Amino acid sequence: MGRTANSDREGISELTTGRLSVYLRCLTFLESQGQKTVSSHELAEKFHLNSAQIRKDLACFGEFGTRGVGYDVSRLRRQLVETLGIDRVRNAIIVGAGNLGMALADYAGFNSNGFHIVAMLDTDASKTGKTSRQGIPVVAWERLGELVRRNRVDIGIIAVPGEHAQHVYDALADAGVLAVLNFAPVQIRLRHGVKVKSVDLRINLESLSFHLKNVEDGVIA
Amino acid sequence: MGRTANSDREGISELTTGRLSVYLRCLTFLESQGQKTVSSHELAEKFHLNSAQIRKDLACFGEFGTRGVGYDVSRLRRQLVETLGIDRVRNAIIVGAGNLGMALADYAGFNSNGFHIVAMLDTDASKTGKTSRQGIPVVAWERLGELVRRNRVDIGIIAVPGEHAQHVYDALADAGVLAVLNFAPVQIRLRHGVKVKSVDLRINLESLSFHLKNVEDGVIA
DNA sequence: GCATGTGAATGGATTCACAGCT
DNA sequence: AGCTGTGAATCCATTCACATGC
Repeated sequence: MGRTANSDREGISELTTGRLSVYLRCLTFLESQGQKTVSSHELAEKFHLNSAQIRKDLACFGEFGTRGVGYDVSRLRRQLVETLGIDRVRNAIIVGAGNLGMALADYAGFNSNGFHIVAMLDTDASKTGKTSRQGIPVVAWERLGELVRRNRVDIGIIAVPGEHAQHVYDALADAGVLAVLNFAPVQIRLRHGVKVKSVDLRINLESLSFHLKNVEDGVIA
Repeated sequence: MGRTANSDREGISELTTGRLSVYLRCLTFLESQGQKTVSSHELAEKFHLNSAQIRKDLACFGEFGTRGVGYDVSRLRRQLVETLGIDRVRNAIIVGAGNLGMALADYAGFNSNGFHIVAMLDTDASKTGKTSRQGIPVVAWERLGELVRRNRVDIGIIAVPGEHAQHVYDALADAGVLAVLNFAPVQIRLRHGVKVKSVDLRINLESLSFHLKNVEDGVIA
């Protein structure tokens, strides 16, 4: 079934949206360089992708290209910004003000272009009242509900040890958060309507280890 | 083509090895609980997976199960540890001693069960000589080659801003590092024999944003 | 002519369903 | 009977190839 503009948006895979993010970044760069127009082939070369895939990805949301010419850089960029829903600022909170939480709070990509970290939450009273280097405050865990309501927070970021992750997720869901980025290495039991995306740092290291082992064993040239 | 034990290891996808890591974690837990045996159905329930997939994943490396019974928890765990190549310690260095580098250096999953962070490297002289809270030292960038040689480092972790990532990758490759975990949001131009795995934190947030937008627009219930 | 947009073909990964072992 | 291991079937993503339009 051919996918037409604006229909069937839920059928779009995460693989596709991930690539849209990558294209967006590239277009932002090209725009800053003053480039007016770009073809799917040109984009395909920059990443190691197939040009047809790029065209298909972009065609999901309408026809933005001009045959014989390519895509208008600025227009396509604006379109992707809108498609990804980052044409307005989304507020997020981080749960866990340990090393990882602190690092994420000050991570440039989390505090620009559509995202804003409102605060970190922690149960450790010795941490509350302090701020990250960039000035993101650490707030008592009990204030979760209030914070979410007052700041229209719709993203929660879990940066606590694995054993507390499920509890934090449930509390975030209760507070009204609709999307969660989970850094704890556990499988979260989902609530209806509260999306989770997990980033498992350890798995990536183990994957490299697997590769190294194969190199050492001579399985790979 | 049916895959048989120990043959064709390079043909195993990252999706599979990622799941192996997840199984391993589960088995470690089950072993600590004293459970002796586990079936593919039981594992399938814990994560939201299909039991046939689990059996297929495990069968890539040999026949570890017993028909009518299931898998021996301890034996399978040891097998996965060996398969993933974490039955010995791999040394890693982190390039970039900013917020992210510091957080990763002290991240529990990076300093246990097969991995050891030797040091962080940074060009900023005001950072060198210091250590993370857990005591991982920050060392001058110029000492890269020496450090890699002396400590048999085979994993490099890139935690520098995007504009320096390619340069860092090339330097790591020159120094003899064989596998790189990249946190910079850029497409790395690969060198032969030096594997990269990229973790793009920003893309994950944008993916959640896309989901939120669709919820708001009523595309999803 | 040139590059998009898209059906058709391919290639992989997942799931089904059952033969085979304990 | 129960559960693994696996060919066959299905599903999904990627790539090809070309009709379409600038």
